[in-house]
Amino acid sequence: MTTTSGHLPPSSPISFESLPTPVGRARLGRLVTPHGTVDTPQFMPVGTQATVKSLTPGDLRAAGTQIILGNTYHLSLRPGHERIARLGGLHRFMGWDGPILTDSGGFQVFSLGHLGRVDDDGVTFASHLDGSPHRLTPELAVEIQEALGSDIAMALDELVDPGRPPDEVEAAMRRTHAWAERCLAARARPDQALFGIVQGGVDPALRRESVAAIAALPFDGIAIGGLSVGESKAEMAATLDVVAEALDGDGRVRYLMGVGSPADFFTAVERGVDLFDCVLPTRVARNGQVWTDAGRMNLRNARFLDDGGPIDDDCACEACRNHSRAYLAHLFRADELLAYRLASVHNVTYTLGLMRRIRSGLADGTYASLRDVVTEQHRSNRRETDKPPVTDR
RNA sequence: GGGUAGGUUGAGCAGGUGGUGAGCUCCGCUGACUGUAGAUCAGCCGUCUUUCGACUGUGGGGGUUCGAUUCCCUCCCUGCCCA
Repeated sequence: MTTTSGHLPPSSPISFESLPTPVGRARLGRLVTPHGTVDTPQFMPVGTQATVKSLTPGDLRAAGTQIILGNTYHLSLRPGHERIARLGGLHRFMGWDGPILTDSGGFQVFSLGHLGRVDDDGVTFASHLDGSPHRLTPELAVEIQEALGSDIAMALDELVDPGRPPDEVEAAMRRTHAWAERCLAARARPDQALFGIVQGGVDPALRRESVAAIAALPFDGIAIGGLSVGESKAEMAATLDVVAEALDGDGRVRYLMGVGSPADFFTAVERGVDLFDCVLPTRVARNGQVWTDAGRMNLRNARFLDDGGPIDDDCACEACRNHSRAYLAHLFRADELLAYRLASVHNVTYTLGLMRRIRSGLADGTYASLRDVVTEQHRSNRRETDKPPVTDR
């Protein structure tokens, strides 16, 4: 059995082994963390505030969840990472004993940009809760994540819209590199892994430079950031090609942050991505949209009011086993809380089931047909050209 | 029976004391959502029209007037008070 492991720091609290497959750069792997093992490619449901919205840890287990994501920024503001530490850490606090990866707050630099100010030392935010000022630096991001006790922490990074002027994209990338080194220097917990994040927008030269800088550091894993933030599908694929090529021979686990949609999984898996996280499955579920191999459907649409069938005939989740589309359509119209939970149960089950089918497809050669069926039905309703570049922040 | 307050586009309202009433919130219809300030947001929501725009609509009927949602008469309906 050939593995591509290596490059991991000798004292890494995680281990990762992977096998190449016949499909592009896709690989099958196994990530072992202090709280459990993760089969890759794998998807992490997002639980920003110590909860995957509307789902219990039991729901997550039933859906096949192996690892979830929590958030430094939100949890440090409320309830506070010191409090979570006093209460036994994030796993115990939220009742999830499986692996947890925490995001560093870097994305909030981007999404809450107008509430904050970035300088070389760190970020100053106005809290979205009460407007009070808060400071986040690479050292603080590590300190907070160590207090939370996640299995995997993320380095603090800065991402900008790829449509910004090149000098801004480059400046954010250089800041990310400097912060990466400071995060590594600030680590104090040997039982927590730390991933570095590659930036550089959609510029191939900057991406290569960023991969070189981040991959040279003793991180336990490599994340690809700054994508799925407004660039086209073609730009995302091309950028993933550049990153994969530059990472060739690096055996560490690779995590594409903020992706995605069913179609995007295939694009990224074929380019060597092992881990994903995204709010999409749970967010669209709360807004009435559920996914199946036949595509997307909005259960708020009138045509489902008399539809007595399940969301998905092929799904064994609680929603599909026990309830009809008509029932869900009713619950959404009546603003009943169960609608959010059942739709989320289904979408997480579908997404994790899709990842499982991707893994088995890679193993038994049926990957291509799976990709063709799913991507055909899950093409974005929006044409590429409909999405204008974001120019303000 | 007497008095009083009302009757506005599916619902609930706003407005309008003689000079072009389509404004709001629900409901309804559709779309969006990618490291979660999101159980959110956007568009549409009288008729015709792709749009521009045109037309209709203030309980019914009648009257005054160049012109009535507004003033007058009458009828109908609803709430409340008194008999």
